[in-house]
Amino acid sequence: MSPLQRFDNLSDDRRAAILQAAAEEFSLHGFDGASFARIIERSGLSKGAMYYYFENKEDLYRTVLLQAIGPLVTLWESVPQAQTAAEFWAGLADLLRRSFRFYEENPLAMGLGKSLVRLMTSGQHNAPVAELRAKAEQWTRDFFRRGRAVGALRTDLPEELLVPMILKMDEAMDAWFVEHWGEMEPAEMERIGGLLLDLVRRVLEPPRAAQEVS
Amino acid sequence: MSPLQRFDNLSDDRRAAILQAAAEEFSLHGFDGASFARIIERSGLSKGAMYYYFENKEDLYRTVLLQAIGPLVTLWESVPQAQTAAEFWAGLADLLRRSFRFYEENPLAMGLGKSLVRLMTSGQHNAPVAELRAKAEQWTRDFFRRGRAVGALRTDLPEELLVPMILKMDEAMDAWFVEHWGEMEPAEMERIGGLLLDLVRRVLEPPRAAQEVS
Amino acid sequence: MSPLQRFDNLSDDRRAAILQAAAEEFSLHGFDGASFARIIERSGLSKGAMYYYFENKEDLYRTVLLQAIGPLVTLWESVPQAQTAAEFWAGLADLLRRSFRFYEENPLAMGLGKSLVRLMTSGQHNAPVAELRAKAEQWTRDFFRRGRAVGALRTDLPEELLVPMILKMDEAMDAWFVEHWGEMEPAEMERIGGLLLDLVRRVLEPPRAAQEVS
Amino acid sequence: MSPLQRFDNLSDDRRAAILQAAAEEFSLHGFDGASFARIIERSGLSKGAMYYYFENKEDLYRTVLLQAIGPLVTLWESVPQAQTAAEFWAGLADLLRRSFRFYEENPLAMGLGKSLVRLMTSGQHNAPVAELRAKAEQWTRDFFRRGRAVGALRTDLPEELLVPMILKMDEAMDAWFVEHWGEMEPAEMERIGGLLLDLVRRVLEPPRAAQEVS
DNA sequence: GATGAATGAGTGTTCATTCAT
DNA sequence: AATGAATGAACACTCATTCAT
Repeated sequence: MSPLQRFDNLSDDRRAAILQAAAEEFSLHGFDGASFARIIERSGLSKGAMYYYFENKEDLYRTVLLQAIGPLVTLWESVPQAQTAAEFWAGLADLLRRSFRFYEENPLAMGLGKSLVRLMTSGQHNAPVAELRAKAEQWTRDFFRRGRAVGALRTDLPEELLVPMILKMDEAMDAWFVEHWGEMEPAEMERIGGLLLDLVRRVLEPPRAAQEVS
Repeated sequence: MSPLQRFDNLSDDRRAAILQAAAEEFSLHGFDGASFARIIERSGLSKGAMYYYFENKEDLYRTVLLQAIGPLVTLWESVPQAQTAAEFWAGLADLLRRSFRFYEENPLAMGLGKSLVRLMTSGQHNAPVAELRAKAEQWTRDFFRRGRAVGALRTDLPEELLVPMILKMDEAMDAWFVEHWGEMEPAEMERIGGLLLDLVRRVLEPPRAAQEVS
Repeated sequence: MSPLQRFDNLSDDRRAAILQAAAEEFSLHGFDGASFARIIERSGLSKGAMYYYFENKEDLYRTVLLQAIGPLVTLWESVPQAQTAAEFWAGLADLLRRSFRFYEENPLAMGLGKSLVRLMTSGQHNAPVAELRAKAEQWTRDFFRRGRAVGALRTDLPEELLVPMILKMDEAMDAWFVEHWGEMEPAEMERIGGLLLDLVRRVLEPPRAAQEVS
Repeated sequence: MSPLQRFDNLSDDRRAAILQAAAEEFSLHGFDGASFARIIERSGLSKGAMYYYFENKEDLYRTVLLQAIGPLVTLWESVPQAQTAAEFWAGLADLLRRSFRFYEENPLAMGLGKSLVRLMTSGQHNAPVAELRAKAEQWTRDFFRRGRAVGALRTDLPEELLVPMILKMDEAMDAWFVEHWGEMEPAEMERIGGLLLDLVRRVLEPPRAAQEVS
């Protein structure tokens, strides 16, 4: 039986404890900085047990990440195929709104997501997320292809530049939301959410508008 | 004599070796992940010698960072006070163009800059760049105040959200430039540089344009 | 499981080896001067193993100290409450006699005890024996209060002067005993023991006698 | 020219700076714990210079110690030869009184003295004070021989036991004086000084008195 | 299924001392 | 007479991982 299958057989309590401890540690220190020993201790498992359920630190990271990010991936994959630019933007707006809500309800997911972005952009060889990265890139490529097909996305800047930029912008937004969502009224949140979507749109849209403006 | 003064008295060869080794290590692994021992080894110095020139890992980081980023800081500080929105954007365009060029000519600086941003946004206490961060924030606040005074910047989104977003966008741009500048013709570079400035402008400008468009 | 519990589960051989090595090192060099690495090496454990059983150097010190001194503490705490000065001195005599015997049978304890006194009187902040010191001081204060209550102890010199002095005298006695107990006959030991108790008594008793003499 | 001779040729300023820095460091941390580098730094000399004036850390310690303790040694050596027990005790009283005063006026000397006692009683091989110890022991032996010759000192306890005990008692007294001399009136100081001398006397005198008392 | 004892290379940092200049 | 650059072993401590039971 593979470690991952074993993990599925764990009792809910234990699985939750592991997830919680790992998510906190990875969020706070990133993959490299996280201490496996500390996670093990906080999970309440024995060292041997942990290595029974996970091949190594990287395997734990991957598992926890998938567990936490999984619903989000599903979310993104559920975006309907747009037939017009308007539909595309409406879909994206919906997606972003639901993403924000997901982060609100799953605070651990956000820290993990940030740790992943940090890891992906760190340029290290042997980064322990190769296949995850591949999957993410594949999805993004598809998403962009669709957007371009319906004329929603600009084509004058390379995709390899725009995608990281959107991710980074998303990171900044998320970080800000995490910091401030406690102190804001729903209406204000809604307003800012709308503006942020608009920001993304300004970056990704063909540059007609900007030229008119300048 | 202070360690920093000692560093200035080093032979060019050695100083370059240290800078090179440190910049590579910090770029690749960030401050926390970097191994001082590895830097020492790669520099060709003995352990004791390194600690003769630098008080500790943090001191080395600060020194190397300032050495590499210093000219850039000067660049930013040299931006003239804008009296109109047009002047403001022209100044920023000039600034970005010269920043790109600086990174082109000082490849080590970019990795270090990224490590700094990572460190600043990591939320760690006692991050070893307190005063640098303070300076940067002060400069940014002043820059924004100016922009707002001449009506160039939007006021419907909080500064604490916009500033990190711009920094992150900048990070993405820089990373892309590092990856691709070898393979592009100057004209193409110039074109993309212009578009990127436009991107920043779209994000920071008052949202008139977007409303018309949507 | 806490490190201390782990230590209890060790095989007798290993526990003895650790105790022996640590006691020797701490006796010879004091807490600060002792080399944890040297203790580890002499114990025959790996570095990791030692840190599995003890949190750090200080924890090892505390553990070894308590292990070695513990019975002695019990001894002191078992002294019956005196109702008269005569009873007080008889109790103290008994205590000292049994202490000497304990040291005879536990040679390692003495060196450790001395290292503790050195540490306590070194005036360092954060000395790694805070709670032990607190306990010792509490006991001593109680002991003196009792002695004074039954009129056995002088009141013309402050307790903060007399207590360290007694401890230092005790140190000198112990050191001498360690050096010479091999070469002396029991009767002679007994005689000297009696004289030493008398010395303590002379220092602590109200000074009537001395005034008559001088 | 020997290092010691060189030291004598130093300017008063520098000699004082070295003495001050070294005395503070050795007082605070003892010989082993003291950092030669820290002393050098605080003295304002270069590393090379320090090693020009002193062979090594031990040599510095010996020199500083002699410099600071020297007057005290002279003091002890100036005690007149007693012809009767009464003269002996009077001399000792005078000696102690003047010693206290010396410590009052030379605060650095006390810390150094304590560091020496710590070192002497630490039982380390190769302790860097062999000849100083020899000298001290010689003087003490002579002093005791004299005391015994005039019938002032007890003979029922071995000298090797009594001498360390007196030294330790002295240590306790000194430590207490250091701590409290600021907050006491001269008359009270005098009273306690007298009692302390009496304490020493009770320990060293033939045990007639005690027997009468008990 | 699960434990926890054990490993040893690795971390950043301090040390007393040497020696070419 | 004096400098300060250089050394490398030693310091306490953490790490991810293995494996006999």
